[in-house]
Amino acid sequence: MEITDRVPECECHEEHGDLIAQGRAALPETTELYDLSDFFKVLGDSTRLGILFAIDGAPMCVCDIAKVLGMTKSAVSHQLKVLRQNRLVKYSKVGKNVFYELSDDHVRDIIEKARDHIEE
Amino acid sequence: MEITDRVPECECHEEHGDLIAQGRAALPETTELYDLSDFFKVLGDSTRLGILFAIDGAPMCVCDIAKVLGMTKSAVSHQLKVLRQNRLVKYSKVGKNVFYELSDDHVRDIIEKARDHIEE
DNA sequence: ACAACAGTTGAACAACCATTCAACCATAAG
DNA sequence: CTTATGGTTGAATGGTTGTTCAACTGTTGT
Repeated sequence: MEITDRVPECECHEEHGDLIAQGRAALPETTELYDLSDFFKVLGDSTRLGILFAIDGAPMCVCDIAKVLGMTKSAVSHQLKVLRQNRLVKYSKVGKNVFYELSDDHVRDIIEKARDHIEE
Repeated sequence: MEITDRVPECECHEEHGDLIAQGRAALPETTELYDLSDFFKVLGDSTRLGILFAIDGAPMCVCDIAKVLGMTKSAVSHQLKVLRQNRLVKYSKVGKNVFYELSDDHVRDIIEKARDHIEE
């Protein structure tokens, strides 16, 4: 289903047909829009961002991440699952430990750019 | 209050003191972490992203945005308020209409970078 | 002054989400 | 085999959030 199929239509009368056509053309496909918002949604949580900052530089096991953030292993593990499912982190098992690291530099760039933006 | 003051401590025994210190050093200040996650939270909604794409290129009134997205004026206005409060859009009144536009190009860059990332 | 319309707002409701808790699996050591 | 530890998971819970609905403000035109 396309976004523009959703009910109900706006009831305004003034017509800016060309503007509306232009706006519609600028919209990405519905699935891409959802993928994009899902991606930002993952970054929109301080715990998950904290994890990404913590493991930036060196891989870390769940327990150490929990210590760094002052949270329980469980809470961290739940958020790591979200990061895993969205391919923002990758992991490797070493004995009883599981070490997590950033899956690529792309994410680092985006966070850094956003950080610049925040500081105005 | 700092994030690392939160209860409870992780109960693990293995010690990676240097790694933990390094991870802690990589963490931004708590307030910056929250500002950053708030920023991403704003982008983490398909309606708000849709609005940003729609008004990219040319300013648009609320009614036209609603038509483009197939939503009510009310729903759009609520989300425009969020975008306003986070300074992602600015507006100007012209008669009965209120035209919204992107407040700066920074946001456009971040969204574009994320879009590249999504497409792998 | 009045009616019509663009836009905003607050309350209400439902859907979603992060943390906690307890139970569980896997590996390592005694 | 048994125990201890690192990590995962599912259900429950409390908080957050997006949309709807109705009422409201402000501007335009008659």
